[in-house]
Amino acid sequence: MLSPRSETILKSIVAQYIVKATPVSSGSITGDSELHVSSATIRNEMVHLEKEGYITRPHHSSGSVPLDKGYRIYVDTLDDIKLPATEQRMINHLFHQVEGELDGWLNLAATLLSQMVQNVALVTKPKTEACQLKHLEVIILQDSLVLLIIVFQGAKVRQQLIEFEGEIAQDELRSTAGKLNDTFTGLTRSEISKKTKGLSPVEKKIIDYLLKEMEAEDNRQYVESYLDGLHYTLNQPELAHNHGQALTLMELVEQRHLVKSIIPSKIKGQGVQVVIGKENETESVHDYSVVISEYGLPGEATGTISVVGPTRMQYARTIATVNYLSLILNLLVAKLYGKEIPVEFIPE
Amino acid sequence: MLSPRSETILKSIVAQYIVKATPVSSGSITGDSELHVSSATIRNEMVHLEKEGYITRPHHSSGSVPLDKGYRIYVDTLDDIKLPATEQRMINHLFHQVEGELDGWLNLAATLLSQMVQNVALVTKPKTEACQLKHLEVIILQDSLVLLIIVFQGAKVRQQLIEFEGEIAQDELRSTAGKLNDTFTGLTRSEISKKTKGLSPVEKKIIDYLLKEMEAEDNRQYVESYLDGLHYTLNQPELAHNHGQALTLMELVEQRHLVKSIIPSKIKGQGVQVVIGKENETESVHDYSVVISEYGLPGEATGTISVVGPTRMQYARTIATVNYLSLILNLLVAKLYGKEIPVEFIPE
DNA sequence: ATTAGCAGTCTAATGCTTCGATTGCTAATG
DNA sequence: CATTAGCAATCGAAGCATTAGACTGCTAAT
Repeated sequence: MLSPRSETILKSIVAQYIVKATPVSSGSITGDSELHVSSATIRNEMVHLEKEGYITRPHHSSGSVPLDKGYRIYVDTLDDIKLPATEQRMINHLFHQVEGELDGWLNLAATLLSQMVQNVALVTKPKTEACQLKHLEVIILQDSLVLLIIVFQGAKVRQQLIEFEGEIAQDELRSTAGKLNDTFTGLTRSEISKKTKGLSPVEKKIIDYLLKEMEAEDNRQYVESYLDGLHYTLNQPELAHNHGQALTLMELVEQRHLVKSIIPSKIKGQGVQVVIGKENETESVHDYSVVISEYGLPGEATGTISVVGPTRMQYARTIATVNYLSLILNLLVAKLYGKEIPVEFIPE
Repeated sequence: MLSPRSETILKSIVAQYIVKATPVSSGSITGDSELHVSSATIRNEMVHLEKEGYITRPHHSSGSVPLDKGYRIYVDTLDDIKLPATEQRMINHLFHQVEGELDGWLNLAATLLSQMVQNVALVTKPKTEACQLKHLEVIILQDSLVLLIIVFQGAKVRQQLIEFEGEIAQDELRSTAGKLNDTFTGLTRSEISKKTKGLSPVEKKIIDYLLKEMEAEDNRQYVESYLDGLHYTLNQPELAHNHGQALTLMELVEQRHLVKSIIPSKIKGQGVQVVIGKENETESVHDYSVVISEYGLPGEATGTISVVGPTRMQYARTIATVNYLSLILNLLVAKLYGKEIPVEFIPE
């Protein structure tokens, strides 16, 4: 529906606007591309692009600014670019330095990503469909206060204080823990709750806390996440000159709504997706674009890694970075869950 | 050095400026207080207050704005006010709902505090002089990958992935863990490192990781903290009209410098302290005031709870809130460390 | 010592003008 | 008939002047 030339011009407008953040004039397009036409011709095309809703004008006699529809074309026709090898190596190196801990990896991923693309980065922790108990441990802190430590499949550790009435013997607790481990290891919440008959009061109390934690774990919808780089996005001219918008973003973040708001209800398949402006389901992010990818073990334990920024963002670089980091996280999660890594997931 | 009347006027200026955030005119002071003097008299006093550095004027013919020195007088002569009983009850209720977990409590404290005083709240986790090992657990995740779980005194839990060369038997690990627990429970890092002779390679490897974690734990300077309420402070007129200042605050927060910047090198004794503007040691917080209190078990495990906001903040309410919440946290930490709670710490 | 009264000072708001950038349109061009 | 050169029209941004309003600073009276 868009002639090849119109499309070239549109892409040129978007590319320039992304860099300069000011309306793009017809004159500046002529020098730009391999098109050998005059600014007047560009102007003629521009009125067409405006009519069709790809671009708009801040006022009558000013240059053009891309609309969501224009960005969409730009993104869809973007060549897949790879992250430069030097940056890939830098990333690999940093991940090697952080020793075995999922928290550390995800934190690093968020910090690194936000720094590389100069926008907000959000990484959500991998989530399992129904978590399985891996191990359970009970430690006496004093008299009647004990610490319950729960380990789920995938090296997820939870802790919970339990207060008993009356003192508890260390020996009793140890044998209790042993028994519970033997009985329940490897099971999911529903499986455990079916086998609670015939337990002693102490065992019952512990299992109740366990079930409560497992329920919380199963129902947690992406709440555990790692976020960084707000100050980069607040530095973007869009927000620097619009305190209201900056504030909205802050509130989204601090009320933990961002996670729910930016993650599309259905992430389709593999690879990086881009959601532009009003394509977002939540109204408060209509001024932003989201570049997002799933990572982890499909069907088993998946998280998301994403970037949020003004619709005017460096899509090519952002997509490449999100993509590369999601591959790295694939490897790490696979290791955590003890799986072979399918070849197509390995970067390089 | 300040006549009683001057002081009354000064306090009146500060009180009004805190509410209205605009320069205070001589006329608006007259109606305000029990002083029965004309605006002209107020004006005469004002020139004196300005000469002495308590207040300033944005320009020649405008009202007065308090300086740090003025706020200092105001804060020092503030009557101790208590948090209303209804709010105390509300807080108690909320803390009762969060079940046994330090993380949850501290998070709640930060969120609640920021919401009540409409500024940034920062709570640092209690820190022990030298942490003691309480318990150690080793769990096989798969083949050669094991999860080391470390519990310190005070119910602090750490985890670490360890990769061995070649497979490890579950039985071997279990007996190893038992032995290590028997040998090292209750000891500090330096004590443990003295007793590492004669350990098997597997034990050695585990203890090495343990020591590394303990070192990290001991050297961690307040890095573990809970922060909330940035959007409240960004809403203050001071920052809303000064994007640069807002950005500085954001960067402080995201680069984790805030913690180091606002906590005075020496917190003197008990109770709430107020650090106003340029009294802060770090230059980047010279435009802010900090209301801070230590909590926990003095000499054993102490954290801090604080509020950061523009020098123009509601000191009375902020001090009362920080104070009350620090008392609550005292109780909770004491429980965690299994101590009797000295009577003076109990609120109400 | 206090105060009434008034001139002097400064900001914020408004309107006017100019400058420069860029388009929209028209008529010429190949 | 698509393209283009050329030029008038349009709009924002910046600068300047003017005005209204809010306070103060000062002086002289109480």
